[in-house]
Amino acid sequence: MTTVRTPAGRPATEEEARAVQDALRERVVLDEPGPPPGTGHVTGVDVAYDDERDVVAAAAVVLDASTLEVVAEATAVGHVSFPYVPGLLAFREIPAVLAALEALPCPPGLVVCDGYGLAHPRRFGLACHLGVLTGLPAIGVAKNPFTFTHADPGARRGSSSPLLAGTEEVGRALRTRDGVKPVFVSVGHRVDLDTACAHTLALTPAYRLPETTRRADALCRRALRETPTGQAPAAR
DNA sequence: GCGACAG
DNA sequence: ATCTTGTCGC
Repeated sequence: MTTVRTPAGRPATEEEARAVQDALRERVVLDEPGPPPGTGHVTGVDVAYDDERDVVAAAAVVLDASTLEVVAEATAVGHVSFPYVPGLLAFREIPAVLAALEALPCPPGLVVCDGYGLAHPRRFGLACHLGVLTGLPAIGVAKNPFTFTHADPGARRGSSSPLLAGTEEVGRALRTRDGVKPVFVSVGHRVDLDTACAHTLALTPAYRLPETTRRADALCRRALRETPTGQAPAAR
């Protein structure tokens, strides 16, 4: 019989992945307020895929939190390590994201993820997972409400309403532009919900989505385009 | 059992 | 996520 080795912490099945989430969930820190908005570094991370070529490209873009100017950026290219399964997104994104973060020449500060943190079936979404693995403060800002419910926030930028899992507030639907669909903010690690929303507003002076995710999205797409077929080491 | 479902 | 042109508007 053959023994297939999987890198440490890399589950091979959905069942294993859920078990990993249940174990790591206990390491999430929720009693810290988090870094004050407008200070230090804020880093956006995102991933782009080409399942046909089995290539995944991640990007990490560090911004100065007060000016939103780009301070540093890094990318990592690898192979798709897990299929997309609702609730298990982190296993598909994290290997490449970790590699990109490690390639940065400076501390990331607060990490802003494109997805959820506590707003997750087992309260352990991408932002929690990344936060626990790196020890960095992290939040999730998603474009869709996933399976959660929410009342429509007021029409003005800054309005919000609870994102609910039954009666439990797992995040917030936050309006970042007047009259535009809200984004869905949730806590990842070492940041409280009010601070997470304040950061999200500080990062959206002009568009619905945070500058961090906009920059990271553009960068990982470019990295994917510029990766020749048959060349994708890193992010193992 | 069936459908929904972050990216 | 990704497949995809033009088009309306500031």
